[in-house]
Amino acid sequence: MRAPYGLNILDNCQTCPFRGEHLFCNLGVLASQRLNEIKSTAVYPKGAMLFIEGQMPRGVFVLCSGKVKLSTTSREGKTIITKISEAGDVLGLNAVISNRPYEVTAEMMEPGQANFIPRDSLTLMLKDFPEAAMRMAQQLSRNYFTAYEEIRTLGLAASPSEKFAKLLLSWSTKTTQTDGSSQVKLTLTHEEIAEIIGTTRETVSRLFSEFKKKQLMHSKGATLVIRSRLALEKIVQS
Amino acid sequence: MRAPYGLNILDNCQTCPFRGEHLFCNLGVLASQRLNEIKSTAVYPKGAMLFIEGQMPRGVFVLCSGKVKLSTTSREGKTIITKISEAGDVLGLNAVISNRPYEVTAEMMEPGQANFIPRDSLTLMLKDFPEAAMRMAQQLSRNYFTAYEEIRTLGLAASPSEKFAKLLLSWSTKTTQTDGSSQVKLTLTHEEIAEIIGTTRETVSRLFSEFKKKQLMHSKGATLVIRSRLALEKIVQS
DNA sequence: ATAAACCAGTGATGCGAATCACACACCGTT
DNA sequence: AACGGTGTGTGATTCGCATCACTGGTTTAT
Repeated sequence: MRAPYGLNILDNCQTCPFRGEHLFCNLGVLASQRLNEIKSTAVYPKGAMLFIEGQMPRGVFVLCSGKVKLSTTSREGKTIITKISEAGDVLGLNAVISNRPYEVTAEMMEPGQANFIPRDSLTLMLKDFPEAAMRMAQQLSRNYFTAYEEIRTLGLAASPSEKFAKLLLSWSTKTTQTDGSSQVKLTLTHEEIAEIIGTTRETVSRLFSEFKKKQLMHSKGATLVIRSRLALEKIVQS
Repeated sequence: MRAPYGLNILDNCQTCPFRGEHLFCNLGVLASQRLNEIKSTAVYPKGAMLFIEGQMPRGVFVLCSGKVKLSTTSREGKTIITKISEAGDVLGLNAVISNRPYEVTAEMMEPGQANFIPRDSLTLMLKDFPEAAMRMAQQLSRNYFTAYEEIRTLGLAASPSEKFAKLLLSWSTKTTQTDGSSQVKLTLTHEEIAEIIGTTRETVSRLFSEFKKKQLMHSKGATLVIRSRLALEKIVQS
């Protein structure tokens, strides 16, 4: 049995599939060693909250396995999902660096494992290892771009259809077949999709019907087949 | 006559009103010196573009005086303004750090001055001065939070009224009087306000009428008086 | 001084999506 | 098998705001 990703990242960069791309990959020997000393690993059940919006930052989490839902909620209870994080992602970094409350809630969508690095240990480490600081700046700027994409989607994409098409496209990028179609395993409920694209559950339901009728996609069970990226791209205009 | 802010930031931290808060304040002597060597100052007329969305990053701009409009445009020409930058702000940092194209267009809204720091010089400097790198990470994370606020506003605030109220509040924070009211000089057109809150010019016009009728604010010429923050806060729900 | 641009206000109209209100399918429980 | 719980499909209705179409005011240009 293969060790989960996040562990590799910290324990052994040789087999880490994200080599160089992620925060703690390919650091010097000393830095890696230090990282191993300050991290602590834990397993979380489905539904566990790694941290909650508004809490003061305790540290960062490096996700090893499982998926994490990042969301914010308004006073009246409206919720938006800003991102679904996967193995290798670093969670809570912005809050730690600027020492402001976590800006989102991070909830495990399925059981999984994560490495925790306490705030103080991390800041000390960044002082001692400039290379790590630079790496972190790049991670931050990547986070920023993700957020920026979100802004474009919310601000520029007019209709729910457009945002839905955009979402489907973002899913299909990972697994494109030779004929332009692609399969995705759908792990989200309509409700959750609605919270991602900023609309209602009912509208998402109707979008599914509509897109199926237009032959843009079809689904059997949890498996979702996206017919043609091209057709979807025509719908997206932002 | 007083020197404009941004110049102080670089030339003389003693008189800089943003001491410690901004990217290049309170660095060591050597770092400040280096900064002075690699920066170059220029004056820009109204309407000048510091950089344009999609261009590869040439460097960062530190704004000395004047206001800068940051915006993105979709393929069909819909535009959103993501931020109005003022003296002391650092523009283009994210693009430079991650070496991706500028994600926004930066346009001078009024004549002003800015210091330019080329990409290469900056990255070299960050290698040589770890303190500067850390400072920059914090700036990046501040940028991130700004972007995040934007997401909350766009995603959670339902109606244009709500977003408009939120905008007014953000303006009034700067200049609050004893009685809870505050004066702001309005430098934006209705069209531009519409592009900030993601609605149409006409709707903004109507919002002005509505808010005036409800005694939330009134305006004479370019001077805008916000009656009561409290009343506005009741409208805002996110 | 007189266009030519640009900006602001306001009515009439129509569409899209939120809302409300069900019915139904699918799960693991007891 | 009968049961709540949770997710899904779909109609009918309402309402907000984008859109279109003007008018009048204000600034800039030549």
